[in-house]
Amino acid sequence: MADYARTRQKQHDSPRLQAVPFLPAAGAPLVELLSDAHRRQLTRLATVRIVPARTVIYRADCPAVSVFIIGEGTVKSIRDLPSGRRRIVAFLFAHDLFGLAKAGRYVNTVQTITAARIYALDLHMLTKLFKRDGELQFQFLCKAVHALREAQHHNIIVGRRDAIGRVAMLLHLLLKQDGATGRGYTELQIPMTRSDIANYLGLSLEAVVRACRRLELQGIVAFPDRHRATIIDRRRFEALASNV
Amino acid sequence: MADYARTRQKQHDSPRLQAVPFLPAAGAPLVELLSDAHRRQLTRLATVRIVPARTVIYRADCPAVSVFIIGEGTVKSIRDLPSGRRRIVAFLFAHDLFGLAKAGRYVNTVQTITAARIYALDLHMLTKLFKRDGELQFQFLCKAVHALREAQHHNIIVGRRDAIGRVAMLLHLLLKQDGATGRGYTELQIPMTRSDIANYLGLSLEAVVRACRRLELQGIVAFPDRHRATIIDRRRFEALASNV
DNA sequence: CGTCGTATTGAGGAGGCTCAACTAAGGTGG
DNA sequence: CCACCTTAGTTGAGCCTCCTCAATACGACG
Repeated sequence: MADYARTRQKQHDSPRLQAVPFLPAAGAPLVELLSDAHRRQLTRLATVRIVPARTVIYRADCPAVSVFIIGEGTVKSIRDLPSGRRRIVAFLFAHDLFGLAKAGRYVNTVQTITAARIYALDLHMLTKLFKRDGELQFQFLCKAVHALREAQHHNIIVGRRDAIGRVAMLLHLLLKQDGATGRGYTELQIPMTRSDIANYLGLSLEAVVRACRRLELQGIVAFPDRHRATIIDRRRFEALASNV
Repeated sequence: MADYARTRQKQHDSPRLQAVPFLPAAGAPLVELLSDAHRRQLTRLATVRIVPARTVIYRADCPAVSVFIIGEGTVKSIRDLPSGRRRIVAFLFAHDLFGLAKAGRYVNTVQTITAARIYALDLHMLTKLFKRDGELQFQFLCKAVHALREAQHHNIIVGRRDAIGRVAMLLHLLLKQDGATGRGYTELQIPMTRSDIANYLGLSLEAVVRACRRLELQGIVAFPDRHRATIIDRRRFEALASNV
């Protein structure tokens, strides 16, 4: 019992990376990529930042000095467009990786949605470590490929024409993130605003609101407040979220 | 001169990987990631496949045994949806990488658009090599991250509401791939069908056709035949393709 | 208790999708 | 070499959904 608690504590205090790896893992689809030794190693070269909601971690086009791993919290990766509009390229959660630069500069702007604990890893030290430790680098490669698959899935979502289906798919995403099932119903947190959701799904704010409304009227999902949802009819919800 | 020809020949016969790396490279944004030594090494464990157009390289959910690098040609990565529709997740060109598996299985179906020369790298041998050669693995990490950025850019494209802008962005993509400028006009090849373009852009086939028509009527782009385009008014074209 | 950012609801209009008919091109067999 | 067939592309008409604009409600915070 004491051992268990200590392990939890350790995990809490050092970076983790989760992904579905290349090769099949026994049972669980999503696994922890980093070994205890790797976590200790990364902890040594990491700076921990505890930041409130709405904090900008970095801006697009700024010189990249660190790569980041989320310990806790939700952040958004934003691309500002020449027209003044902005698109949310990805929502990122605990054990996700971000800050992978292009030609020495960040490509997106990243901002926290909730309060967050973020590990900043010095880019130069990390790449040096990669050259020495192929095993560690391989885990980052797995995570990058995982992120690529997520981006492709995002493409599928945005490719849908119906607003209600897109919103359902976003809720499905959040469900995978933290789904708490109790008494047959499944409850989930919606950390981001409706406006964020619209920017992520390629919809207008109003379209998102109306889609939520319809989900509620049809008895599929309930929204007790703006940042929570309850899946009422799981079967119809899955049908909406998976059938494209 | 002879030396130059020999180098060309060697490059022609061994796999290459192109991307914008993390760190800034002098001048060129897109660089060759693999050294001569790495190319020789990969050639040793590669099987070269010369395949005609419309060849399926692998199907989704099949056990993954190889990772692939395109030597020459264009291929498409397809996701089949439960509804029977299909979305093209990515177009891939020479020096691109594909076949990165998820839990031991391929996630998309990949099919050639043109005749192609493809290098198949045994997955197990490659991962073993990665553990030994951190430098080589780092180049694959760069390429994976590059692919992630491309996928995010695809998201931006699909997020646009107007058909004409989306088509312009696709042409811009093809332009980067092989743009031949002569006499002020820029000509480019369109290897894929209109239907492929529609599936990639999240439009209907008809919408793509009409967008091409309007580009032509407005004097921005000419389509001498279905697989070629000429940029007539570069300024307005860029405005369409970049301004979202 | 006012104020600002976020959310909600309504009315009107534009753009893309669907359906349908038709044309063009490429490939095959006689 | 040509007729035929199949696939890809083109064009038109009508419907449907989502976007835009505008007005209002909510909720957190000072």
